[in-house]
Amino acid sequence: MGRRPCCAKEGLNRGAWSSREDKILVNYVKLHGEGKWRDLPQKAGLKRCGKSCRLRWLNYLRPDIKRGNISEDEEELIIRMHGLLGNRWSLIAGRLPGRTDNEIKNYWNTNLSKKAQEQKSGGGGGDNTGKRSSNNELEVKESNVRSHEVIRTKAVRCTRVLIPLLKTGYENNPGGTTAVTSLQSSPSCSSVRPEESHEGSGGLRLPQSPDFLTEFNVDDLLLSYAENPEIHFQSEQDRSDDLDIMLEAVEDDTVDAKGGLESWGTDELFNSNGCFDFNVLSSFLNEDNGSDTK
DNA sequence: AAGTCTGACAACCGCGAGGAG
DNA sequence: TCTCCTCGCGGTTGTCAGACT
Repeated sequence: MGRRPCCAKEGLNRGAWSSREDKILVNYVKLHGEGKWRDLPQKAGLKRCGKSCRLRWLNYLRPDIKRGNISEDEEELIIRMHGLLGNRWSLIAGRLPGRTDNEIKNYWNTNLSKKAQEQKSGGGGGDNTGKRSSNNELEVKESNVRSHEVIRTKAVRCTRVLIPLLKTGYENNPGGTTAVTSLQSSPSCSSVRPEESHEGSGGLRLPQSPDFLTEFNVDDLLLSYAENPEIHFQSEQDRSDDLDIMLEAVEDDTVDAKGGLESWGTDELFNSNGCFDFNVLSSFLNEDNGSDTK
């Protein structure tokens, strides 16, 4: 059976949106909320495909959209994330508040990919009329990024892994809470319910309930790590090795194939200081890799 | 001044994942 | 369990403005 077209193409407006259409869409979404995009055009009185409405809203009309110049910090983060994740624009965008995947994708394609290409070919020379920082500045930044390029043409989804928090994990920690340093800047990590969390100077802390089933997202873990590359590792080599292992595991979907980290308890995942131990996790992935890869 | 080229970004398209029935 | 539908994603194309010849 063929795919049903997302909408009848006849009689629909295409191309650039008029301000009147924008206003209608904004008003409708304000009134009824997002979702039900297929029905939206008809109900709102727009001669547009639902998909087009969704895209227009998400990429342009949302109130929290940040438009205009991408800062150097943002650029640096994009480069680093792209090095880790490849063309997974939505994930990268998730780390840049107010930025859309489309915007980042465009920015990469028009500005950064070229620079990265030059970097790769060892050139870097020539007179690149980048509108922002100079080439040299970018070179310095990119030299801090892993040289291991992971560019995928198609995104590989990372599944969530469930890590049951065993009672012993709490008992081992007299403070009653367990620091998870490497997750501290992971806004989308669902391991802590806001009402149960205890934010302290040591970073994000897990809830007190021993029965709480926490959910780690491998992507979040990676991204948090990418944002805090200095944590937990004695040397740059350690850091680089472990990250390679982690990335390989995610790429191979071995985390998923093995049923994730479901069998793990906090006593194994956290070190003696109660900190989340990335080394332990990566060694798990390493074992997994050895037995399960292609 | 007119034509062409190029860069930037908005919009479109097809596909796959996941959920509902 | 299966089918169908919706949504979200990433790749690609279209359009426009500014630079260049």
